[in-house]
Amino acid sequence: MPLGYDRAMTAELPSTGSGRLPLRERKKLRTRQALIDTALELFTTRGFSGVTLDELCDAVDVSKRTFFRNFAGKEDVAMAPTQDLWVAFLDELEIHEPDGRPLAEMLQQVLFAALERMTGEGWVRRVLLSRRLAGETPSMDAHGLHFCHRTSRTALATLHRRFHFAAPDDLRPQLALDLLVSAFHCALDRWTSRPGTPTRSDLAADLREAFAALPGSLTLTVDLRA
Amino acid sequence: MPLGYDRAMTAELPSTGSGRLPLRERKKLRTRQALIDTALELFTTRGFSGVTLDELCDAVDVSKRTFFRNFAGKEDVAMAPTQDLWVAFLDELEIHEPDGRPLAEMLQQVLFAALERMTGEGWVRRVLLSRRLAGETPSMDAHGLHFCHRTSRTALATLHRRFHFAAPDDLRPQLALDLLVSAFHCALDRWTSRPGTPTRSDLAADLREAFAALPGSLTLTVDLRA
DNA sequence: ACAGTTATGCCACTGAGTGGCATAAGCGCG
DNA sequence: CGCGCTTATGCCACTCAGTGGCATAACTGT
Repeated sequence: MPLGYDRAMTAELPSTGSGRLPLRERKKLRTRQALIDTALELFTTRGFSGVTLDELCDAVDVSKRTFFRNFAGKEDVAMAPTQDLWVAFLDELEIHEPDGRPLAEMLQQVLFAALERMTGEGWVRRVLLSRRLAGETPSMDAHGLHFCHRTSRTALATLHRRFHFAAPDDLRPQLALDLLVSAFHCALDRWTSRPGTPTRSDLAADLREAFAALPGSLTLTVDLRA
Repeated sequence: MPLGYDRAMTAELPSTGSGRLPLRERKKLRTRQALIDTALELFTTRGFSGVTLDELCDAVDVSKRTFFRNFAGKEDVAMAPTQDLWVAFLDELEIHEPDGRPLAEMLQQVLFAALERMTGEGWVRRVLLSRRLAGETPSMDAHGLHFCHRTSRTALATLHRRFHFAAPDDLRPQLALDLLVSAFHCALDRWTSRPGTPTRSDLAADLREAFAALPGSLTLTVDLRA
């Protein structure tokens, strides 16, 4: 039973009746959460490359071997908050009922629904720390980009499984997903650089704004500077 | 003077009168090119992780230290062909004259112009090898994604420097660039999985098709499967 | 030919990530 | 309650990517 658990979010776990899960699972989730929070804290104060995995594992009182059973790599632990959102997105996509509106709008709705699910008040803070770190850590940014890319591929498979498309090799569904991801990143960047401590509804507002800007991005015209 | 240069592309360098460059520069470019081609060959036959940098450097008869003066990392050397295209894209963007058509179309034109510049007949083969490797090597894919992302940021700065926008924080230029990149990747994926040995004009065709699909990606509607 | 610049080679080192195996913690069952 | 069964964890040794310092060799201009 590792130390450092005290501060390290016993608070977040009971989010939705975790009393159901067996003790072993709960412990696993606790270590995972402790690693995420300690990592975000250490990386934020001393920089991503200023903290070794050994130090992180020491701080959480866990062996490096255990770390790698929970995360794929050093970047992974710091990107976990955003990844949680996309996992929820995939989940929502499975159960969402279409209403005749364009696919792009449906995907936006699904993303909003996923955002609604991120209930813990700790999530907003974690995403903020995570994104600010990613802004100054190329390898983290690359890792996040790749994760989004893989997620959109998975989502594409879900779309093809659940919905009907005229042509199986139509590029438009894939492009619609990429557009969603692009707008999401634009919104996230803007949200992250807001002064003070932005809230979840701020993020929703930035998202709406980015989605609204999408159609214009194909028609916008420009002139040379005078 | 490293060995392995014989097969290793004295052919590509004189592409545009490299007689102008000083000897030292030519040698540097030769080593660089030799590293790229040998890397693509070794990675293709034995897999990305099946080849150590030491082996690669041995094959090209170069010290590991020299490798890292030419490339930022192991993934970098294998993604060089695609990166060359984007460097040309940025260059074309600097000199392109707008003609009143939408920004998105202009960017597509600029990308086509960059593609025209990839003259060496070796380029097509290299991109093909590189992309097929990226398809089965997550870390390469992540690296490529990140490079495109950074490039689009640079391009955004160029746009703001050269052209006039109503609002300085307008999201649409950024989104237009992301759309371009998404369509490019769609086209590249399709081109890469063509049977046989696809040509440069095949790639141009796939690009046109992907660009044409962009507008529809926002309006496409879907139904549940019967 | 000489002096200045710059790429290269060599060497030692840190730190990420992996595999194997013993141990202990949670779990189900009699 | 105590017993095996499953599974997470810890420990150890190892490979390999990537870095820094410093001496040397290779080009450059005069």
